[in-house]
Order: sequence, then structure tokens, then C-alpha cells
Amino acid sequence: MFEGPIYHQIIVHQNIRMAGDNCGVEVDNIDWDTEDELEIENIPLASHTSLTFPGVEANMASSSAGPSNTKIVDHFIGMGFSAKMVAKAIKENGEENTDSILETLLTLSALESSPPKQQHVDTDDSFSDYEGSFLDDFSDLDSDSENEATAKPVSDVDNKMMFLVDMGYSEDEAYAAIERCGAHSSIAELTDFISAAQISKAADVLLGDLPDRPKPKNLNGCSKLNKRRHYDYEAWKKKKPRCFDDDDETIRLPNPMIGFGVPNELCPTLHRKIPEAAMGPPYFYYENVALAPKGVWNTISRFLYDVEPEFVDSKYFCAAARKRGYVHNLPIHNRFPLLPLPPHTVHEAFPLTRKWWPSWDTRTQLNCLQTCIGSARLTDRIRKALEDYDGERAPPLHVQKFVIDQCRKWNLVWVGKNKVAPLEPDEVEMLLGFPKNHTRGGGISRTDRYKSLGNSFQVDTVAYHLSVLKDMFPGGINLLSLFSGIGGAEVALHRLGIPLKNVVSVDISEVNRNIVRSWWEQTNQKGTLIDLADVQELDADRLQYFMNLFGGFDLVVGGSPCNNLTGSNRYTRDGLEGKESILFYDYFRILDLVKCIATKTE
DNA sequence: GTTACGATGATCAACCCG
DNA sequence: CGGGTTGATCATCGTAAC
Repeated sequence: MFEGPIYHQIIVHQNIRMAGDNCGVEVDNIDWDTEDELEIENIPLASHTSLTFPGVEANMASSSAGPSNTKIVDHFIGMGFSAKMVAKAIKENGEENTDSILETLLTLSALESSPPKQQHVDTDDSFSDYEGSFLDDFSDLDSDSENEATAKPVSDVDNKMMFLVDMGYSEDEAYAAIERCGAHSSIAELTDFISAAQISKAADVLLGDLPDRPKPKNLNGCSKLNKRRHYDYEAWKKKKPRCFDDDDETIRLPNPMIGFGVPNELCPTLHRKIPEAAMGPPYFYYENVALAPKGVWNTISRFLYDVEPEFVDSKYFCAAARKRGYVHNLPIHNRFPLLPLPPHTVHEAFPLTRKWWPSWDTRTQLNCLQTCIGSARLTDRIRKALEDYDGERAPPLHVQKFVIDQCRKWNLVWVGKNKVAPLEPDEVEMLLGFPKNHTRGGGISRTDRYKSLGNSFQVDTVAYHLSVLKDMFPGGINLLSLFSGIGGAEVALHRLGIPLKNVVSVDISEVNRNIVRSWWEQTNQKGTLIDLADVQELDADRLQYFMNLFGGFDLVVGGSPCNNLTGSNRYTRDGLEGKESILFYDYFRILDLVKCIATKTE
């Protein structure tokens, strides 16, 4: 398979970057012409029409169901059934029971004696409606609005309008949704509202003359965490705009935070049900901070096929805490940890600190490793505060408290008499499970190393979850790694001994891409690494191209930006709709495309 | 590059009330 | 005693102004 012209082409790509920035010289040598032509034909038309609005609503109204939140609708439309038929089938069966929906659809299409293919939404059209570089325009608007505080609410509405229109909804629908739900509603709420309205409308048209239809079954039989449902348009009208969350039980974090199990602990979960729409292939693995604002994890879970998130604190894997939520459709049986097991306490990890560690500092593990470190001035203040009590056995309690508080806040360790210091970058690398000097060199500054590391996976934790893939893919896997950062997923798979056949790695930061490429070369990988800069560049055409080339992706990994979610952000903790964190929807978009393309080529 | 800078939500203990 | 409330305590893949 990997011989002949195709293989040749891969080799050509192997050592170039397809990043949009600063590769002008190299680009000329790349055989990308064919793809570029494709794009010229398909993309600009689609994205421009949707950005300048005219005629879009007519286009989309006919297909009736919007593309994003109505995943089930989408799923079946993607299979080639008409939107009307899908709406009808869902109305009849309820949306939980995909089996019977499919059955109804098959019956309906048989009745109409026209095979689904005739209603089949053309692949390219549906994809190109989907894509576009809308977030570029989005962020431009955003930065403009930052200068004028008074203009903010207006442009916020504009942003959401544009986002919704780019997702494929009509301008009218988007406007109605924003008006109904309020300008501060999340994209998820807005899309839910639109799709509820669409389904309701479609059903009215189709089924208005059938008074004795069976009621949708099984809407209450779903599990606690499987709360996704659609609202009747009428029901929506009566409700106040923001009460969507109220009856939707917010996901609670488990205590202890061990997810579906960690090594050497009793497994709290022996079996879990994965919704049918979520089943692999491909397998997917999504990560973000556990302590996100309320409702964020509900939204993430709802988009990712109603899979229950697994919340795990990495303190069960290494000497530092890292509370994260993972949404994945991997089996949870027979997981195994990476060996050797990393140290679980600070003393084991940094034996030299033991000598200076005062007895009144009772920490045994570190807090979450962040992107910033404590300042030199702070460690100096601590030293001076302690030196005042040098002769005594221990400083007074208020000094102890000050020192401990700062040590906890900044993850300081004892490196000398009265002397604390932040961790060195290589120490952070070790704690996170990366090889020493993983982020070193290649023109990266110390600050950037901390930043890249602070944004990364904890390798042992992720590897434990991914370990089940080893037996399933003895020949290796094809990996699509979004927001891959310094390559946490790649390193985890490699350390598990799972060969990496083809890896498409997407990250906006050039230094991160360099780190991954450098690691790739250092570890003598036999496979192919392709790096892209921007998840928004990854459109249907390009995905299709890669999937044809590789025979599909086995695993789609991604941890989308958390900076608008984390509590340590005082300025722009805007939730999932924040400027960066909104890229979560791109993870969903791409994952859904991968699933669609895989289903089609089956 | 360095040093400033809180707010949100989770957890826990104490408390109240019926 | 159980459930709910209140308040103290703590942690947080960060950003803005120098």
C-alpha cells in the first residue's frame, strides 16, 4: 500500500510544514497545487456567501435542519436521508433510539420508493456550508470591540449571528434565536433553540394532519447524565430565556476524582454505556479543565454524543495535581499504566528538596502546574520573612501561613535554607511525563517553555486511558491530533509502544510544532508526521484527502483551549464562548466530519 | 521578560431548623 | 437526625501593565 506514487507523495510532505505562516519559500516546492485548486473551487464561494449573508437563508431553509447541534439529525442526513424524513423519524421515535429511527427512515424511503440517494445532500455542498474561516473574522471583530466598551454588546450579538450563519443556519433563524434566548446565551443554547424550532416546524408541516400519532417514547428513560433533549417550540416560548440550565442537572465532579478508575485503586465504574452515536471507529479523546464554569461540561458532553466525561486528577499518577475532564469513547477495561511508575510525592520526585523542607510545610504533592511561575521577588520576600526568625525553631504561625499560602499558589519547592524556588522547566517536563529537555532548544524561551508545558497533557494519565488501544491496533494507528501542543498524545502513544503510522498534528503555535517535529525525529519514528497550524484550515476537503491517503483516522485527540474556562483567568473567563475556548466547536466539527467521512466510505 | 493583579466555583465544617 | 444554609478556606492548562 505504501509503495508507488502515493507513498512518494507522503515522503515529500514528511519534512515540510503546511502551516499557513512563514513558509512561503517552502510552499513553492510542495505539490499542493491539486488541493489548492480544489479549495479555490469549493471554499471561497461558500465562506464568502455565508459571510456576506445574501441568499444563504434560502439555501439553508430548504434543508430545514441546521448542521451543528442536531447531531442526530445531521448523522442521518449524512447517511443520505432527507431532512424532512429525519425530522419525521425522530419525532416518531424520540431521539434516543437511533436504531428505531434508522428503521423508520428505511421504511419511509422504501414507501416513497425512492432510494435515499435521491435526497442525498451532496457531500461537497454540505461540507462547504459547514466550513469557512469564520473565526478569523470573529476575532477581528472581537479585538475591534475591545477598544470601544460601549459597542461590545452589539458586536457580541454580531459575533454570534455570524457564527450561527457560518454554522449553516439562516440569518432569520439566528436572529430569532438571539432575540428569544437573549444576547448572552451560549452558542449551544442558541443552536438548541434553532433546532428545536426547526424540528417542530418540520413536524408540523409533515404531521399536522395526523392527530393520533404515537407519542415519542423513551424521553424520560434516559440516564441522569444523558439529559439532552429538545424543547418544543411552544414550550420554549413560555419559558424565560435563561432557564435552559435550570432543569438540566449540572454535572458534578467526583470525589475522589478518579474517573472510571486509576491504577491501584478500586474501580468505581466497572461498566459504562456509550451512546450509539458515540461508538467508534474512530475513537476520540477530548480533554479540558475539570473546574470550568457551570454548564460548560454539560455542553461539551452534549456535543460529544452525550458521552459522560471522566474526571481524573493526575495526582494519582504523578506528584502534581491536575484536575481534568476527559470525554472519550474508549473501553475502560484492562487499562494499564506506563512503566516505570513516576514518583507520587514531591520528596520522591525531588530528593534534594528534602533536606530543606521544613516540618511545618506538610505538602506531599504539588498543585496544578500552570503556565506561569512565581517571581524572583516573591521568593526573595519569603527568604527575608524567614530569616527574621533564623534563631528560633520555627517561624510564628502567621509567617508560616504566608509562606505556605504562597508555596501552594506558585508550586514553590525548598532548595536551600529559607530558600524556595519555582520548578525548573525540565522538572516540569518530568512531572508531566515528557522526556527531559523535550521543550528545550530550538529558539524557545524559558517563559514559552513554561507556557507550553502548562498547557499540556499529563502523559501518564492520558497514556493510562489510551493503553486499551495497544491490543486493538498492534500494527499501529493513524492519529489526528488537534490542539496537540507539545505532543502529549503522541508521546503517550509512543511510550505505550503503539506505533504511530500517520499523524496529523494541528497546533497554532510554531514553537510547539517545532517541539513535536523535533521529538518525532529524535525518536526515529517510522511513520509520517504532518503538521498544520490552524484547526480552522482543516476543512472537509483536506480531511477527505488525508483519510483517503491513510485509510481513515483511528483516533482523534484534542484538548481545546482552556483559558476562558480556568479560574486562574481573572480577565476573560468567558466560558465556552470565549475567544479561544470557542474552538471547542471546531473539535466537534472536525470529529463529526471524520465520523461522517468514515461512514460514507464504509 | 518580569511582576503585578482577583473572581469563580468547589469543598468542608459549623450551624440552624423542623 | 437529615437536609439545607452560611461562611471560611482553597485551588486554578492566565492576562495585563509595566
